[in-house]
Amino acid sequence: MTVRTRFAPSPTGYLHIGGVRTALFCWLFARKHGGQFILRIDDTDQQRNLEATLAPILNGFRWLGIDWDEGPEVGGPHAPYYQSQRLERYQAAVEKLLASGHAYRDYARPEELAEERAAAEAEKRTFVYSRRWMADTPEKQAQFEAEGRQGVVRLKMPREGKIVVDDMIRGPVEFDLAQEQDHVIQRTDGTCLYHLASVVDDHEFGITHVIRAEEHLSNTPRQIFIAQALGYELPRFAHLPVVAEPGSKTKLSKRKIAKYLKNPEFKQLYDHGCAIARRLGLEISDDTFNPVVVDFYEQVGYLPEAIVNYLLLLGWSYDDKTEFFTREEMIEHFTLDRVNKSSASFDPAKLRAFQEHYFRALPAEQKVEKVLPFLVKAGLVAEPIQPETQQFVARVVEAAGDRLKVAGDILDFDEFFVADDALAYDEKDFEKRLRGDQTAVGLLRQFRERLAAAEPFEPSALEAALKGFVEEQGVKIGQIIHALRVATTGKGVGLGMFDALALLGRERCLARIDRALAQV
RNA sequence: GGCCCCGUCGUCUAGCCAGGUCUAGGACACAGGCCUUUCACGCCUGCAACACGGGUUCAAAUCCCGUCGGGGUCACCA
Repeated sequence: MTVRTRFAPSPTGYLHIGGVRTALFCWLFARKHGGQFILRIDDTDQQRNLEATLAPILNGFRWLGIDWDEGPEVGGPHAPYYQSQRLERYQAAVEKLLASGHAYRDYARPEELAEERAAAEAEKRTFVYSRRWMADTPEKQAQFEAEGRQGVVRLKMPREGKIVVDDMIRGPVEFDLAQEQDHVIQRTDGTCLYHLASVVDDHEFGITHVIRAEEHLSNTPRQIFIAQALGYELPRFAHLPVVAEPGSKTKLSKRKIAKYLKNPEFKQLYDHGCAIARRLGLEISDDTFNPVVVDFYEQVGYLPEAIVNYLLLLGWSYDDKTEFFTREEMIEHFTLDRVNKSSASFDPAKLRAFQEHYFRALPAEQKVEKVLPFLVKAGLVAEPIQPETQQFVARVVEAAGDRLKVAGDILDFDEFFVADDALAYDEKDFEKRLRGDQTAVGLLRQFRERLAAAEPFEPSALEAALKGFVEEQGVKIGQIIHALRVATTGKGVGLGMFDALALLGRERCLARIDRALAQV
């Protein structure tokens, strides 16, 4: 038997980080067993702009390297993979359920149902529909319709006995059928609902393992009922714990970002991203720019392998030590029995730690490739990229070293890409290191001449020049270097001073020093 | 509230099924220190958990029962 798993997003316009974790586990399981991973689009709830709402989701998976063997764009033997295009199959299943007595037409009005529900609640008993408006004969159906009622199709759930979900992560879970509702499977307008559609598709696609989040566990009995009523062989089920909010066990939600921002680590992740987005001129709204949504990381310049590795360890572990996995290793080692049962909180700081690890390990040329698009988008580098520019960027990247944690961090070093007369000074640093420090200004004035004569204009020679200079002057290096830094880079923090000077070159350093001195 | 799931450092987790090797291991975060022209990196040190209560046993984080706590779900959403 070939393992076939699926992930079934509804086209909502964004890819939730928790959804990715689920998809990743499905994908890993399929790859591990040499099976197929299928993407099915759950768009039974009429969607206006399918293309626009699906694109970010597919794009997110592509970016993360989670490829699908069947589904949108790639097609497959069971096409179509859009539920909105499979309606007649659901209809056939509904007819079959009706014919076999596993479902019935129901003509209750919403307010009548609400009344029953309220009555049950008042008596503190579990609500179970009375089936009062069940049309189990053609006469009744005609009568209800004559009353102007509109019918739906409901599942006729057994009212006694148990259904056991044999979950691969949780073991056997028992549900009492007396508690189950006669769920609607077809609406008044004839369209079908998720549970029915999902079961039919899973069967027709030959899904062997339904791996999904725990929020679906309590839906499973009714899906098993449908599957059995339709004579399907049951897939195996595995319910993953939910991905929770930072510092809480509540399910992570895109809409609660305001709340998460109270968490310092989440805020740091977000603010860092926003700073980059602003420099890129990106729109910052909770819909388009949100750490709960995968797009965020791509836009800011995270590495997909970092995100995937982080997510892998959210609810799964290999052993007590290993934390970095290549794609091949995760596929090799992944098993469902090492998935945790309890929910795992999204930890922004840990995610960043993975990112830093992977970005640090990236070869220099690849860092340059990652960084270039950001410089272009920020308008700091013009296209087409000239070889000299590429080389210069490579030097900046090298000098920046571990200061670059995500690709977008290159924009922190914009001073190397702006014209000398356009260099912006950090207000506070300029005040503290230049305007407020006459000694430093005097030293800087003198050192300018050394710089004019320094040869070669390279880090080690420059360092020797400065060291020699401070020794002659009988001052400490700290008394001038900050002023030099602010004058040449506009900032109080940055690369190693001598790397920065060398990068700028003699002409630009002198021009910048002159400009700064003129403004003191 | 009913039903279902879960409960080891702040967080992710190892250990639990097959009780002793656990004075509970690792990672992230945090604190202190070192390095240092800034920032970052790096290095060293430290802080910190078996939810609680009963059993069973020579022995329990591990097995059993109960309590408490947290979460999921209860749609003509998916």
